[in-house]
Amino acid sequence: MLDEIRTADAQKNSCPIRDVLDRIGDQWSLLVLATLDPGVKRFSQLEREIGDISKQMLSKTLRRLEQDGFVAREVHAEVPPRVEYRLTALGRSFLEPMRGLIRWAEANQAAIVAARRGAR
Amino acid sequence: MLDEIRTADAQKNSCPIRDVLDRIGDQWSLLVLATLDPGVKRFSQLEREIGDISKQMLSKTLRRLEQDGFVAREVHAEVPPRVEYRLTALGRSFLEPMRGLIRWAEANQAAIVAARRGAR
DNA sequence: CGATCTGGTCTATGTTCGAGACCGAGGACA
DNA sequence: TGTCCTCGGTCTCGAACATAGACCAGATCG
Repeated sequence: MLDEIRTADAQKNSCPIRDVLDRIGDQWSLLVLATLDPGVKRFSQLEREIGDISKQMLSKTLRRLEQDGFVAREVHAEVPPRVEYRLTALGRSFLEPMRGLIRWAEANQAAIVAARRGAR
Repeated sequence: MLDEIRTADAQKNSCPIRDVLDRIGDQWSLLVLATLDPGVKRFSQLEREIGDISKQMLSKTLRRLEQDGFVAREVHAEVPPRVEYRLTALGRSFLEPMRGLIRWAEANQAAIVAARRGAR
């Protein structure tokens, strides 16, 4: 299965994993998805909860996640404006396998830190 | 579990997931790990198989993966030089939860592409 | 002597990112 | 009437980072 990542035609196009991970593997996407997991959130709420993300990147990240069908965006025509974001079914289903990775990260962070410390 | 990603102290430090994903979630790390999955590989072999990675990034990525204990590097003092890379136990164990994500990517790429096409 | 091999590094150029200024519509306040 | 505030962004600027490609060392082959 892993070999699909590295086959010849995997380069550039039509490799699902590279494609998906290029969207998801950036600094912020996963964080935004996880923050949306509990439920609907507004823009500024995401900004506050994530804390160290810039408006620009939050905006860009949300836009891409929306484009790829992970989140839904709902604008309420009020003043001041209110924009709500929520996970789609696709977004929620994505977090499922992610939990396995998160469990691994929790279990193995110590080992990584140790390796990092050990390798001088 | 996901909430660990977004708790207050998750910001900046001591969040295993953010920490791990910062190493792994870049453009190349996962790709290198997957390419090393079948067994030992030399530098130029990785370069060829991945195809669109630059020497510089391959070098840098390998160095970081080595530092974090995912891969082992073995230099043979010959001319021309021969340097071999292989997964460590940690590296191999990491690919385990990754397979879940890869399966998801394969199963859902169509949906993503559709969403991307649909959202104009 | 000159070419060739490997595993990188160096440099010049282009892309991306974060910080923070700015914006527009309407309501609250004076 | 005028001024300020809110929210969800966008714009600009300088800094950081990625890419392509030239270059290197040191032994061996012809």
